[in-house]
Amino acid sequence: MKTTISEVHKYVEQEVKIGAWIANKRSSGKIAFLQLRDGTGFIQGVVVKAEVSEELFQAAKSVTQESSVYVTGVVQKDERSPLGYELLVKGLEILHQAVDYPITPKEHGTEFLMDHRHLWLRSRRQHAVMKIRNEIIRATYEFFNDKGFSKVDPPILTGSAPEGTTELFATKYFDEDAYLSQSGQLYMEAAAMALGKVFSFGPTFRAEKSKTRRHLIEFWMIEPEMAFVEFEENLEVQEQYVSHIVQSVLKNCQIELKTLGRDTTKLENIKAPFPRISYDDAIAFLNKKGFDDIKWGDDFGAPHETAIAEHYDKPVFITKYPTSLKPFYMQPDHEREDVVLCADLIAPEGYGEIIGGSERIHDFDLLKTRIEEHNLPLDAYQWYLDLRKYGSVPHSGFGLGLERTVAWISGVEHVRETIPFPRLLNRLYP
RNA sequence: UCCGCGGUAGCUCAGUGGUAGAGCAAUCGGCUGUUAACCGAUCGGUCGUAGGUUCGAAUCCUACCCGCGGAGCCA
Repeated sequence: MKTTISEVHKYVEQEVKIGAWIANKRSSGKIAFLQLRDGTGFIQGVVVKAEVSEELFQAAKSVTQESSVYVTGVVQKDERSPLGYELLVKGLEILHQAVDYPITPKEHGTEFLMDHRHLWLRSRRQHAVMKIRNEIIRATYEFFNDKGFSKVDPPILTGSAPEGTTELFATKYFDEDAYLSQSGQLYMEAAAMALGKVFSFGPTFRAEKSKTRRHLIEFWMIEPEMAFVEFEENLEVQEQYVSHIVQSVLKNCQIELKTLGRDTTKLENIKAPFPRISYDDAIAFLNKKGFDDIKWGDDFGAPHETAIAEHYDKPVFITKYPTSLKPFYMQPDHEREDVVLCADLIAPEGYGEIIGGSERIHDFDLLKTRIEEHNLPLDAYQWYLDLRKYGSVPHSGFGLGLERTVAWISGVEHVRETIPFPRLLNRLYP
């Protein structure tokens, strides 16, 4: 019976055939252990010299790391295995013998691993992170589909820049200038006026010279946008959504979390509701904690964010930032003009901001004024202003950065391990 | 862009002016339960690049390139 490693539990004491690669190998004179991987998981194959032909035992001893094989064997329960099962090998067909695989089961530096990213992905740890990324994406579609959202795909090539051009990648669109999208939000607002509740999932590009463990040049965002949804309701969707993806990973990625050594007790209580702290209170909190380098009107730096997040054991919303710190489209607070109805969601354990969201301005005159105040070209925003001319409604949305979320839930240090082929400052290969 | 650290064998590193080193990997041999297996042997070098100081430079000086960590900005 041909099967996969993830399915072997169905075939205990039966003979199965699996297409696999040799992740590692240990052998002695009379027994050999093959660490097999097939993409669905890892299992150990045991080759006992006394029970197989001389040819098979020699093949098992000489097969090299990352060679591809068809292996047949009997599935056996074994408590020594992390998976709970082992394969007692009866046959081994070497499809391709690998020569000098560069990533050995030893320590390697970041540069070497990044240069071999196409091979590094095969490692147990990277495999686990990619499976968790996949689970978060799956749970995202599940959550929004269940809540009546439609997936809508905004363009990646855009004309005039939504929020200034310095951090945008410029390209040519035949004879015109074009830019790679750094957010689909404005288009999603248009889509929300057509479909009510929508979400997007796609790549975004920022030409920032950022070089920290939380930054990628190309990263993936989930951007929901909801008509007739106001500020506080927006936060409720966010906390339910984040709770759902954390609980889904806990439920469906036990082996992966164990492989990564993730402390899952820190994830188990990630359930809505999440705490909220206003920008005003956050500044006061920081000043009381001894930060004298920040005052009302300043944006938070990484150490400030971390200090606030450390005060809670769940993600925390920082709400109602000063208007001057935020983009032109955010709705001012109804009681006071100097703050907007926005919130950033800060992940625990120092992983930083994973969501930025707000209620959007729905008044035509105010939005037009804001575009002018920000010295943005009115003609480029004509279509966006149209949304406030024909049945304008209160609406809100947010953007979740996938890689930061994967890093937090997986417990990996750097976002470069959370995307298959990271684009970083000075890295466009492989 | 700024601050700090680094670049020596395929990999991870030691080597502060006098013959280029270790562990791992690879190759050969040994070993019946290994988990980065272990034991023995063999193989392995443009010391980031260019220039300079010196009888002599991996080591000291200058410039440049590349990487890592952090900051700013952001998701």
